[in-house]
Amino acid sequence: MEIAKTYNPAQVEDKWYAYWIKHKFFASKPNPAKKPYTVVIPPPNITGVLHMGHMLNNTIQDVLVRRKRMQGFEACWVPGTDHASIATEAKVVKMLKEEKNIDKKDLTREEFLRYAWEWKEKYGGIILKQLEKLGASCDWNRTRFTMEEKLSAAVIRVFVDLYKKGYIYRGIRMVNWDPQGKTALSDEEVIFKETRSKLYYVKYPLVDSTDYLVIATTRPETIMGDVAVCVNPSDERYQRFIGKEVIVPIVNRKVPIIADNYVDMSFGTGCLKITPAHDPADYEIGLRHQLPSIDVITEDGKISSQAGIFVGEDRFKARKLMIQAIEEAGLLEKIEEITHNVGYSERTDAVIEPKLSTQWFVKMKELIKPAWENVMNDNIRLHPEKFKNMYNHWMENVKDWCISRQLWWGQRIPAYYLPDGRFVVAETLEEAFEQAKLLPNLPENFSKEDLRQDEDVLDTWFSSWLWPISVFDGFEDYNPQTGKIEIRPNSDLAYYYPTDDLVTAPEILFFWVARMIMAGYEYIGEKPFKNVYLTGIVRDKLRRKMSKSLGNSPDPLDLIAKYGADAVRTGMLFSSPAGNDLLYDEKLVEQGRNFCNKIWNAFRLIKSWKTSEDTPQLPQAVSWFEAKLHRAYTELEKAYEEYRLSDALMIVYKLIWDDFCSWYLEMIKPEFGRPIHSNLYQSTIFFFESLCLLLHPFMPFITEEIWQHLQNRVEGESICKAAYPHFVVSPQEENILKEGEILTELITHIRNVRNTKGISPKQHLELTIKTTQPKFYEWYEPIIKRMANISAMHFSLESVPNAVTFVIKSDEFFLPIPSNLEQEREQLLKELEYMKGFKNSVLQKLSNEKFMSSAPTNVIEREKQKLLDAEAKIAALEKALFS
RNA sequence: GGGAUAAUAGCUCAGCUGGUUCAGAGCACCUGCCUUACAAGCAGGGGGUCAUAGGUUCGAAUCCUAUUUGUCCCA
Repeated sequence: MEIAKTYNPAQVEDKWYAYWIKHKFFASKPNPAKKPYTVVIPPPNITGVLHMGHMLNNTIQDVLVRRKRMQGFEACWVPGTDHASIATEAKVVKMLKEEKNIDKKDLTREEFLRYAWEWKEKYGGIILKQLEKLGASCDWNRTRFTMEEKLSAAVIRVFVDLYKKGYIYRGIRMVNWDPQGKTALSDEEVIFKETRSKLYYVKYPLVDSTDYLVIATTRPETIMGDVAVCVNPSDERYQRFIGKEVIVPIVNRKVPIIADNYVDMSFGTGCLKITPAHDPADYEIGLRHQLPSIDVITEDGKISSQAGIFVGEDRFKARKLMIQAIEEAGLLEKIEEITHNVGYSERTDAVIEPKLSTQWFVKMKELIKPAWENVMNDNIRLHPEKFKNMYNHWMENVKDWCISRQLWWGQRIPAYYLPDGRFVVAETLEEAFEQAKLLPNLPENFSKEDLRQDEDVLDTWFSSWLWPISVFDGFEDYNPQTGKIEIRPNSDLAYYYPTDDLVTAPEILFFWVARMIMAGYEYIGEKPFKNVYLTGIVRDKLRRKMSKSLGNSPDPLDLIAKYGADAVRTGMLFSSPAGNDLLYDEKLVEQGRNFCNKIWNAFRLIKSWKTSEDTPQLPQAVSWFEAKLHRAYTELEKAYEEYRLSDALMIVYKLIWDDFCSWYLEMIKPEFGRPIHSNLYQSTIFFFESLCLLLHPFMPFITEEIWQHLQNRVEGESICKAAYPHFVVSPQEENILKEGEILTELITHIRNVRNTKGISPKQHLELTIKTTQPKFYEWYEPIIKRMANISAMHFSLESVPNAVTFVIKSDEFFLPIPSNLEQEREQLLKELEYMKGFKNSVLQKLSNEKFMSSAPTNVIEREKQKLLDAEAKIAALEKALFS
């Protein structure tokens, strides 16, 4: 068989993915004979296309899932997407305008939703298709969507349930208003950015006086909504004004001067204008002092009719107009440049307008209790652990969750209003009507048609917080009496829940992770997952976040086309320990590709060998590599246990590249055209197969391709389902590994001598060894000869003159190379000096009474051993120098 | 402004509750090699006062305190 010199992933990847799907290797159903291993995907947004963050995140999930599947678990990775209310609605609105010249306001709710669903059908699945290219081993039959019928029913059910339990309430609150998306946002959807602004110092004249107060504000467009001026009660500058009145500029309203501790005396002039309708702090102050509130900004960010002036102007235009008016009135004292934090909408990037509105909220204080406790006590573990602090901090400062959104795309709030404004909450209109009928003072001929459903939809996170339960249809077993889910025996939920690992970004630790935990405990009384692996953010080399606008993000599909999915997967993982940002560089993917090529060529080499029965079997090489393999395996398992996936990959990488290719294969490689002993060949095939198994979770495609060709396989066999190895390191192997260290040190040393003396690796050399344990070297003689190109190995009790000399442990080695004797002696002297110094430092410790009495015995033993080793080496060096 | 977290080689990071020649890995770099598996490669090599200043200890990259700088969360 002719095998290509370089590995070609394109020819391999689609073929094997199709094979995996054809044989349903990733499909899972409850199997009592096996332990489940479950992962639910963080559902990507249907508006999204695959970006580097998804690549990292899904690679990690796939690594975890594939390994567990091979280890004999019933592995189930549930894929799906979320409906992303704001983002999708914005996208559909834009598409309608651009492609069909339709304005949303000209459509009915039903018409709009029809377009939105059409859009979803067309584009909503793209991202999942893309995951296939990456090799993701999801059970695609289980693909779910947060707005599909069953999942929506679950959302509505939960809303009604929480309302009945008293966790959901409707109220007027200051919310984060997105004037572009025309919707309220939760606190988590607001991003604060440092913004350069102007601080305007405006004079507010006192009533019946020529005196005035100066107030510093960044938002003069809200002056029309001012209802008071506030100072700190302990601010001596303003004591005498408290209780008096000032005139609000331009609108000429008389408002009181009040005192409140909230005011920061050092900011601006220490006088604060109070606009309860447009600032959260002002709102609180307004409540404390029973002030009215005047809403001067409309839901689309324009000045409202209540303002009296600049009505209909945009809020930023109004800011300019107001300042102009104030200046003309002679009331502007000065303007300062400042930098402060301004809130922006995560989705539309519009400046957030704090606004009073009627919204639905979830009370959090009670609901979070088990979610808080079970993370703090490690019942649910966060990796890395440092995120526990952040989690704790959030829980301590949790605020009620605003869940209504003024949008159409999403689950519509199941609250039904009577004509007089009273409302009932129920899963269906029929049930709502039944409830409403029981209310007193109903209108005459009250009918279903008199009920009007709330126009708003629910926050998308109010769907996705149910994800680990709803993907298994858990809410079908909800019992309205208890308000809990009663898990049916033999159901998917009974088998797969709680899931095992959740892999996600720290950015959504509160948005999503915390809330899933809350829902899990509220409805099942059990955590939704055991471990949370928090990935880093993918950034570019300059540490900038990957973003479309910067254009610094490569298209993952282009990368896969260029380098292969295996290369991209390992490239992402090489440098991304949990919780650390990944500084993406195409070099990493190149490294992955080079690794593929390395493996591929090892495969070519081995496949080129013929076997025979009368060539050396080289048990030295076989048992050495076996020991190496076993030790690497135990290290690998430890890395997995601790969720150190980058380390895990690096362990396999070094095992294959260094130990297997550079050492083992070179040890056993026959001369060109010569055969290899069939036993040695079989051992080698076994090793290579083990390496493929260990590597498969990281590089599924190339390992499948090679695994299929290492032995004869039949249709339906796959490395995906092959048993993952399990090894232990025996005490003999520990010993072999120690010997191996001496062996490799000797070989490296000889090569180094060649290098520094300019002697070609092709030139044979003779090696003389002065040692008390010739047996050791005799055993490894074939290896030493081959790896260091030694033609003959001698043992001697005498030093060899005119030779390059070096010492390893207590043995002396001589290579008959004419050399500068003085230089040689200097080299050895240096080493001797170093060893003497080292010995001294050890001696100092051992003669220190405090050390001897307080150090643990194993440490003292170690120091004693160090002393013995040093003394042996010093003796050998002295012999080499002075005998 | 409050809190968290970090600072180790040119870059990205390991280094567990102080104790082996413990200062490490990968990449990058330097030198020599187109040696019939692989130049996407082989062999060898040089890089660090572990942010700074104190302290605890027989012993500190590791623990404590302060400072500086960065990042994140919250306001």
